[in-house]
Amino acid sequence: MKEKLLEIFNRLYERFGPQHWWPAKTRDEVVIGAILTQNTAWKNVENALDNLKDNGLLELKKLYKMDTETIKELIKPAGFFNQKAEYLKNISKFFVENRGFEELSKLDTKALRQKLLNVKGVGKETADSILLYAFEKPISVVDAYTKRLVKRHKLCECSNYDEIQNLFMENLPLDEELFNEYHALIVKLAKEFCRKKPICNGCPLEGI
DNA sequence: CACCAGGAATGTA
DNA sequence: TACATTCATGGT
Repeated sequence: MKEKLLEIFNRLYERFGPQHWWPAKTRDEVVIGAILTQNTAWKNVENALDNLKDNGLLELKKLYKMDTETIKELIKPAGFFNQKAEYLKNISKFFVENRGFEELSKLDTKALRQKLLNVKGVGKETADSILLYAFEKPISVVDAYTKRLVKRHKLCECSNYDEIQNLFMENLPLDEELFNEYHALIVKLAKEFCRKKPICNGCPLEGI
């Protein structure tokens, strides 16, 4: 299995090259984007992020102080704006009350993950995305594409989040850069190929 | 027109 | 524990 997961990674990396995720300048932007992209096309998230940036709100501290109604209007392009505005308030409050990234980085990954999960609006995938791309912790992010990949290539019988995450983390070196690229490459693969059919013309994973 | 996109919370059995 | 429903905009 170790060889299999590495072969998949190598093929994706050879085809697409490094993805340099997360597509954001600041860690605040990673966190905000992680909330906004929940079940939403990234293009729509970009529009919402631009709106926030134009109003100087692409910072957790600023969002913490801004009224929810204003946030709703600005993030509308990302959909689910009623709940996402509330979630952004929750996560920004969390970072302000915990003195930001520096202090939170002192916690071990497991404890930090649990604290993130306690924030209403942060589920497992969002928490792990923040841990990997904002805190640079070596952790596997499992999204719908990852589940589909595992199922199609029969990497294991499982379908729930924890089992698939363990599959990757127990069979790969715990390297932050590896998990960073692996998740980004799976998303890249999904966008380029295999959205509807298991086998697509030119798919880099043919034969695996 | 239907369907989906870098999910999570809530309710039901 | 395992599903079903709800949330909402914008592209295909």
